[in-house]
Amino acid sequence: MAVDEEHQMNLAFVDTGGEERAMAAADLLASEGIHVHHITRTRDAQPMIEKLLQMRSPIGLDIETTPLPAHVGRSDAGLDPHLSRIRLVQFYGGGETAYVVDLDRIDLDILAPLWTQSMVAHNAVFELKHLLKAGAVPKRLGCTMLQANALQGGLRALAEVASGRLGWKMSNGLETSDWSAPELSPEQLAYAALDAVAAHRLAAAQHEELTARDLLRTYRLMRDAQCAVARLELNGIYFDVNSHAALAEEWRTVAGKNADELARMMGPEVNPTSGQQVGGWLETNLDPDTLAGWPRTRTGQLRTSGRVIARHADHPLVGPLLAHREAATRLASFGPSFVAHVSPATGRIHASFSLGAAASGRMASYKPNLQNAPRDDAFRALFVAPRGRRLVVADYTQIELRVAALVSDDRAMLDAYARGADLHRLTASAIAGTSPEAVTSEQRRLAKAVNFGLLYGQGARGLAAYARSSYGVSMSEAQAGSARNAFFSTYPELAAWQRQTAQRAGDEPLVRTPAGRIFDFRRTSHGYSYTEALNIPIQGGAAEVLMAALSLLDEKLAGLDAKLVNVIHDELVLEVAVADAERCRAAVTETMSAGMRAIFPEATIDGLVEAHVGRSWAEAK
DNA sequence: GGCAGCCGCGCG
DNA sequence: AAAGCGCGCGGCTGCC
Repeated sequence: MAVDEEHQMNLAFVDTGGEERAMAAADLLASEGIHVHHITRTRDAQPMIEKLLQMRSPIGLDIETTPLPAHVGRSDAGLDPHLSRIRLVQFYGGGETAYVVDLDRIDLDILAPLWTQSMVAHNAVFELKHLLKAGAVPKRLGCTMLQANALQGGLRALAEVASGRLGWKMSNGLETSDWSAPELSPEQLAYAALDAVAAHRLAAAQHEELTARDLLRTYRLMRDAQCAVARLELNGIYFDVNSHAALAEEWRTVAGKNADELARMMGPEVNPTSGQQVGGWLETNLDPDTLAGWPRTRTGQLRTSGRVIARHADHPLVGPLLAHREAATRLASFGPSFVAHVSPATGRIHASFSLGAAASGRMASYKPNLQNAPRDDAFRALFVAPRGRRLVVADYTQIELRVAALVSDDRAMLDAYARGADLHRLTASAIAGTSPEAVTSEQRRLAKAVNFGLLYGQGARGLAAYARSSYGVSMSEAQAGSARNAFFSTYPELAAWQRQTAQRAGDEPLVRTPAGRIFDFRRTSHGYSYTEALNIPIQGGAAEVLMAALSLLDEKLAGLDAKLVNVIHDELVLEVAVADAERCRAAVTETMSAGMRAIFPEATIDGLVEAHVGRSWAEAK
């Protein structure tokens, strides 16, 4: 569909090919022997419904939307169910007729009998959102974009997938045409119908390959999470705009003050937000000895990251530079541009969440990204529950370490979780050679770095650097090496799994996640990577656990006044009526545990999920 | 003015 | 032999 297509282009990794070679939709339909039936009278809808109810294969579905009058000028309004309405609903279930239902003339409710039928759309979360908003509840909706994602990675536009699999050269020239026009042109109707036909055809072809390559489970995990994602995006998250303005003003003040200070020290011509210019200034003003050891970027300029700069705490430039950097970053990423995402229709932030966005199968969030909100309480407190409501924040504890324990079947790790022991403490005691009880908090902090780093193939040098920069723990390379040895002799099955995974991925250049997602190194620009081979199955397994939980969420929340408002990889945030808060906390905990068990039936559930109730994201953490 | 690559940085 | 991973998004820069 039109607006939908535009949306996908933001996500598509590869362009869809030359427009000049595209075929008109009507010609493509004609060559397939399909004609378009434009349904404009209720008495014509009934026979259509009866025909479609007889279809055995999934019905291809698509919609066209148009901005509501109040939001016509707003770009992308047609993508947003709160700012637009559905004009057309297209169906194709096989045979010679594709149906285009005109909602200017037909009530959507008339289509109600269809929504129990198996259907498929491309980027179906889009259709789902609009239909749910309009009061229709499709019960069995598949997605050809997610099928393609399971098969080949990426989130590709319909035209690209259809080009690759059907050899169709679909045009997207009408995507921006006026879908509110009283009389739609035959070209518009053909264009609209074609996407439903393409979805229908693609679904069958891709289903076959998913089965052949044992990827059905991977696809179905995403498919079954679609409903939760659609509701998550529709719900949006409440955001305290007034307090945000005050916080942004503080950032502005700090950034300005430090910019002045820097101008005095470096000269007003040096832009402190330009790495090139700051690097150039350092190059001419630092002594040669300091410069000799200073790290450089790939392009040869001095590295000016906070990490590197912070090493020279004695230099007068460092304080103002870091302070400016922090305030300026906050302001740029989480200031006016962030609050601009508050919807004029709902007063809430409706970010987008893409299933299958990361190579591991993790979700990603954008416009805005709600998965990288600063952890400052001052910022997270802006995500506050409206009056009479609370937030429930629930997260998996150490999910990736648990997944690593399960996929490698590591005795010591699994025993630790079964006993409810603290794995960071256990690692710390192994490194320090003391009893777990004797571990200091400093040693435990270091062990955390060791656990996460070594899990993904970090070497001694990397570990030493990581411990210093991220945990403030100073460690020589030799010490890092012995920490490594202690780690792997404590967790020998994990070590064996790493060797085995690396070796197998060397032989056949792919790895698979616990639920079967394939990551093929031949599809990357860089080819085989040891660290990726170790990371993808673990990160992917954790993502699969979360998706399994999402697919169960709706039914577990039944009867509660609760809604999902954010998902951050291993954490769910829900907004709930005060009276239901405790029940919601219990339901979410149970749902997330069930998600874990869906992927790892043998997993220990004790201590797996932590959930808190509070007035804001900061308070409920 | 739009676009892509680079760097830096926020999160898990 | 050695190798932490995954994202989105901002500003700067060079290019068209």
